[in-house]
Amino acid sequence: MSHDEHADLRVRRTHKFLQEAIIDLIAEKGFDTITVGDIAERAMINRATFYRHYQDKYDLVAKIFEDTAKQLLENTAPIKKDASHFLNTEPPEIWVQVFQHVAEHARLYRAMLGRNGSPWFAERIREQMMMLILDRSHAFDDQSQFKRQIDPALPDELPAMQFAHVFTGTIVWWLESEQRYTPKQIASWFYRFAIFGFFIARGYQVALRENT
Amino acid sequence: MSHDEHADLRVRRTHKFLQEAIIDLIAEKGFDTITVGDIAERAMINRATFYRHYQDKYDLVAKIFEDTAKQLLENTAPIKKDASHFLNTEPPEIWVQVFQHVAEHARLYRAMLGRNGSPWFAERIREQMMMLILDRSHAFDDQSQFKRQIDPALPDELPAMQFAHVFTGTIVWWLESEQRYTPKQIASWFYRFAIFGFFIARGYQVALRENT
DNA sequence: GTAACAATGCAACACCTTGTCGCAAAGGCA
DNA sequence: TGCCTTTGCGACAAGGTGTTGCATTGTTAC
Repeated sequence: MSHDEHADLRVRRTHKFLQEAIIDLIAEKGFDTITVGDIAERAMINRATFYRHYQDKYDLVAKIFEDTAKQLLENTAPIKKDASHFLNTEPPEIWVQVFQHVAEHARLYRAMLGRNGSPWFAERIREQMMMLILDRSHAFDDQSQFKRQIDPALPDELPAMQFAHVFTGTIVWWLESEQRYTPKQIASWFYRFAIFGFFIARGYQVALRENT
Repeated sequence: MSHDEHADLRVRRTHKFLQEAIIDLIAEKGFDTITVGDIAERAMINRATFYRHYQDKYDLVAKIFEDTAKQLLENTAPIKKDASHFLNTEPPEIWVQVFQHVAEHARLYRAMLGRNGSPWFAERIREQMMMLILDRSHAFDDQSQFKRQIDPALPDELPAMQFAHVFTGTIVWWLESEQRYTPKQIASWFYRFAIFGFFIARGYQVALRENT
């Protein structure tokens, strides 16, 4: 599946039609009311042919996700080792690229993450996000000059998971809001909420600025 | 359905058995693989009887949620009009009560919000949460003495939605981690992340404390 | 306690979805 | 062009859905 480029033209066509069909249908009727027959009909592919390529509709969606995620990793900038950029008001470039990627695959993400979507899809995204965050936050801790009050009972995963939920939540809201904000705008709003919540949850000390 | 107390004893019993059965089954097999036959069998209720009370399994879960939510609203403390408590390190009492409520219905929430759950259930919870938050944050803005830089393009709903996602995300994590933490502990961790993220997203100015 | 009646059990139904065949036709590849 | 893979087609059993009529049970109200 992942080497579609070298596959038979007919196979590539079948995959493409089935993938487009299910994304359409999820958006229209919701993931769990879709039948394999629906997908085949919409894709104008015989139902038996569907089963020659995918186990079921879950498998189809999983394959779409893998392809898309791979594409994202190939197209985003490498992670900066330097952590000094963490607390800027402007989000690091990688986040803008991530939201750009989401915009390019808006139909997929809107379908799979929305009210009609499937929870394990969001779960997989969050898993990826958690790994990214945990890795980077440790780097930050090491070189940070800020005051931190460590809560030994607090598991590392919790703030990372909360961060990941803000991420998927922001995407859902963005894609379902009729008004269109730019990826950069959304990345900025996302980042402000998530990064400060994250660091404060991890014990970094802050003060609100009072009016003078 | 909502006046179960005054209903026929047999009806109350049927409702109870069906509700317990589906919660068990969601946790075991996942919401979308459950059949009405499964539920009826587990509840030791005839399948036809199921259809005399609920349209389908979605309807059943919706009713459970309504009952539970009503129960929560009846049992939690009224909202304080005073907003001064907002930025304490300790979460307001209402949040502890909310997490206590979640703990009491752990089986339901774990089943419906987890990997096997259904996305519109989480969605409904977030809707309730958003309303609560939007209402209270306006009160805070009015009496706050802190410096705020308003971004006119930022919709009110976004930070509220992000807050709500942290809420459901925290619950999921908590319930899937075998509940090793007390409601008060979780409420505190939740609150630190969500409330600061929220206010910073809304433009309140903040500074990290540097090491001296 | 008993009578009235509301709820349940049971069996059967038509219809739909799933996953899998074998065979024939069509289409890409070299 | 000819080989070989892929697709279309029709059919199949198995299982889920939602509904029905009738007999039986259990509850409530008197």
